[in-house]
Amino acid sequence: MELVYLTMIGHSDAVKSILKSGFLEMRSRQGRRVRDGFASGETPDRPNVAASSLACVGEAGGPSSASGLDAMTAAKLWENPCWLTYRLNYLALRYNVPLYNWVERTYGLSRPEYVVIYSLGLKDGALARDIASSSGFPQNTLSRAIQKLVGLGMIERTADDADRRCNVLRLTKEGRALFEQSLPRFVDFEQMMLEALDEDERKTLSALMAKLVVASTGWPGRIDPEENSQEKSER
Amino acid sequence: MELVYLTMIGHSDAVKSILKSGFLEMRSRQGRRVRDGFASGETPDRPNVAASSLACVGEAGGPSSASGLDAMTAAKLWENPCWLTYRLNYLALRYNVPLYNWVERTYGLSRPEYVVIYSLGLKDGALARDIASSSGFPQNTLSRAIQKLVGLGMIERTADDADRRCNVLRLTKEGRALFEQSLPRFVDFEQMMLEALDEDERKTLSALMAKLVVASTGWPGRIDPEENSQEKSER
DNA sequence: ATTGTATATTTCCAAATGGAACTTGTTTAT
DNA sequence: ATAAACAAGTTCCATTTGGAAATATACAAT
Repeated sequence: MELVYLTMIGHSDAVKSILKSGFLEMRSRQGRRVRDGFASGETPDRPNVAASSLACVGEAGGPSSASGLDAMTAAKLWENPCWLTYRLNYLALRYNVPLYNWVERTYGLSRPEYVVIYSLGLKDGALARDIASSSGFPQNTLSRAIQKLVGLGMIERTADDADRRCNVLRLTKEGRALFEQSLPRFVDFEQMMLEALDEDERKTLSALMAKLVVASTGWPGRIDPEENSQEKSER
Repeated sequence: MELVYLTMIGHSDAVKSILKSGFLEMRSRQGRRVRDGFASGETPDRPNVAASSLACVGEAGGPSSASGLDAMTAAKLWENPCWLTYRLNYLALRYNVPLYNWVERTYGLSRPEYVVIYSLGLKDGALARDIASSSGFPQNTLSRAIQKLVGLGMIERTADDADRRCNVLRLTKEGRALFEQSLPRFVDFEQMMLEALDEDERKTLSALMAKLVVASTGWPGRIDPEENSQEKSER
């Protein structure tokens, strides 16, 4: 997935963690070789597409060459009719991989497990369903994660009297401590990512992404099997 | 994943597509209930963080309420100190899930398999390593995908005489046909996503994301095990 | 030349994944 | 009020995943 598995997508991520650990090895300190990991949401490419998308390709420091990116990654970033979605996935992965890898090493929690923790850190007393819909993980994966976290004493699960099907989830003191201890890593990393932009640019970016998110409620969650009657090898 | 899994989360993906299929069921036609899938790259949250990130929360139509998003997704989108990365993963997943699900149904190809196809569609004659580094999928996963695609006659793999370790990958005629037939779906979906923005906004968004991508070569691919000497339960 | 290190790819295998079926509980419709 | 439909959560199980070791080749250094 991830992902976001990037794919998210995810699905990345993903992407899924989709997209787990060691494939992104930028030894920034030893300063030697850099390998860029990436995952989940690939986007197809071809340098001949509607002007509106191509208008953007290659600009903005789109490093015509030498920039620490290998040729294929550079092509996907700068010569891609789907520039938006590849960049979304690329940036998501550059964030997801190091952080969830750190969570795994530091706390021994998998991605779905940590997602439960921070979802409750944000909104305590939610249901597994809420975490599923906001995270994209399937319910059975979350069910297992929740069982493990209950066993670890990080969360508690109590049946809702109003609707006995529902289990209300809450962080325990230990769970909240983990959340509050780990959160700064995530915030700091994002702030580091944003250092490339000034304050106005950050606000602009936030506003533009918010516009897309708001519009996303109108996007289909599924694409029709084969809506144009081209020859299809299926069926 | 998924996610990017959001993706994956992932799921994406989410998201690894991370983050595969049926959890995103927006019946936009039958017009009834909407469930938003998301995965892979979760980001922790807390409504008290450096001003620079909070400056953006809640603005831009950040739907103070009723907008088709459930409460937890809304909280993650609009009250999240890591607004950037959650939105990245969220948007990546809203793209990855329907499209890779469509690829699966239409061509019977998994995400890594399709990623090989379109990577070569973009840059033919590449190595498995190039696809790995630009996609984030581990090499063994791609190795299996490549084997299957060779068996299907979609790609051909020839040893490089200059360096016998390397296998140069190329699309066959069938592989290229699949690429060219499927590409418009990806392009069209991205264009639909961009309909929320006018031409200037698209260029601005592209430029801002490009800035982040360029800066990303300086981001660490791994976070130090425990750099602050807080009490740690590890070891 | 020869040993040691690095790289491209594949294989192995334990673990995670997720679709589908199942259980339990709630709502809707007749 | 009774049946059908729906929803939350769990369990089953075949498949996929990805870390690690293995293989084969290339390059570097003594």
